[in-house]
Amino acid sequence: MAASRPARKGVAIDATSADTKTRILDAAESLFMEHGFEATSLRSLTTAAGVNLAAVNYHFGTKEVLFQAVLTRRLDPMNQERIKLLKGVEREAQGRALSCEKVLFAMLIPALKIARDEKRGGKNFLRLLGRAYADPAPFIRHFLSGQYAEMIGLYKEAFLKALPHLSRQELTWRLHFVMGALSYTLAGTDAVKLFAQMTAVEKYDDELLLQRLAPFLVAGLKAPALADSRKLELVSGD
Amino acid sequence: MAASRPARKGVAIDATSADTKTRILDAAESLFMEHGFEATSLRSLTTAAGVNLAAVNYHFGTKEVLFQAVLTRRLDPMNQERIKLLKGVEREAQGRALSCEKVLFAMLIPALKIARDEKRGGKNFLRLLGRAYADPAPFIRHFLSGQYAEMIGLYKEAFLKALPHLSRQELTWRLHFVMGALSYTLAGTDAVKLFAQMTAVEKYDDELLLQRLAPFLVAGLKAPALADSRKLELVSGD
DNA sequence: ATAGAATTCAAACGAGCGTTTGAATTAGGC
DNA sequence: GCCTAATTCAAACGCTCGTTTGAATTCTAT
Repeated sequence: MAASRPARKGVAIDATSADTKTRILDAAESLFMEHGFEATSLRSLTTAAGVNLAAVNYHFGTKEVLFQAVLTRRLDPMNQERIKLLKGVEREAQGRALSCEKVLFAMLIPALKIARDEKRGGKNFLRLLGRAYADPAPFIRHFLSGQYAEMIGLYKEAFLKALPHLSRQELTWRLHFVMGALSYTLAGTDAVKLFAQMTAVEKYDDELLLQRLAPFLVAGLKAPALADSRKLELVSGD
Repeated sequence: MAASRPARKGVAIDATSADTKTRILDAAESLFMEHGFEATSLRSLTTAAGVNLAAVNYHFGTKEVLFQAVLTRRLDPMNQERIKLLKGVEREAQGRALSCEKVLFAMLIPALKIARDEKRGGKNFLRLLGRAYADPAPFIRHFLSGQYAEMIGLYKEAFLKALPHLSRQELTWRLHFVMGALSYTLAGTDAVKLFAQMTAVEKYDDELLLQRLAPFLVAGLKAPALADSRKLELVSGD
């Protein structure tokens, strides 16, 4: 069991090791995104980062902790900004009902800002995040739940007020769909060509992407609730 | 290099080995779903299936081929049924414009039927499929592209006619969002509690799930197209 | 300058992986 | 009943994995 984050005597913070740690985090962000968690070996990772193999265990303890650190570095500020933005919009409305668009945009804007800012991970990080959403590993799922709990709670309340025709249960499902479309879309790389010719026609552009996604999601959220008595007849015969 | 699918003399087809192959496929479907491709070892898989370790390589050649076989077994019939259903709806319309709902339901119904039918993989398979959509492994992405090419092409044309206000490009994006919400939702297990209290309130029910998803997707698909000249102002300042 | 802590490094550890092998076993056509 | 091909099996191969170790090195406070 190595000391997982040894602190210097009394110095600022990690003058020399900061470089090593950052190099590891950067390489990890890129490789985890490209190959996933299991398929990325610490040997290829440390080679790409230009550090010694043992550096990961020295600075982070285990590979799993490293993965969480990669996510935390970007995700925590992003979710904090989402919360701040939502509170700003709510203050601005002064009790009046918020529009669904306003709430949704408060959620999307921090993601968009990250996509634009290479220094904060850029598209790479968002794609990694999209992958993480769908990863079956329990430690990833637990971690994400924790990271999102506060933000999701606040947004659920806000959407509930903006979409009074939806029950709490209906809204929960719709937010699930929203996160699905968002994460799947963010996870897409140029290699994803299930729907061909797209990448040929227009360059992959995360800003344009979110601008196309937003109207789709707003319309979906605003759709009338499914009345329990009049269920959709999906299957005629069996 | 083992013979990857040796045929008996002239006998029906794989009288004895069919059992072994099926047991492997069933165990693989369940384990790949639960842990993902990389994290599932052939040793745990063959133990769960009650067959010898070497049986996978004997019957399938490699682990990757086994994974593809797991998907093909269910996916190929499902997509064939989707195509059949779409053609039926189109014949029924006799040239009249199809509604967006009709096209979407033709796409969802075969998935719903599988979810209901444990003998065809049931919910397990759909969740595995949802995971596979988000897997970064190139051999999985290539395989899925191939499996979906024909079906996606036909549905894109159908949606294009049902949604004349959308350009081909816009539609491509929206189908992307649809697949995202669908696969993410299908991949969800009870362990997924990003949005808590859901599983507590209502039992996980794939039929109800698709009935909630459909209105959301229909509304999203029907949403007005984004006019290029009047882009959404997502970010005010930077 | 020096003591002591923090960090880097090369090397190794034990475990688990996918796959291969060759003998033992089973089943079907004659 | 025998021959042959298909299948099962236990064992091993070679490799890569995440992690640990202990010595060498670098840095910093005194």
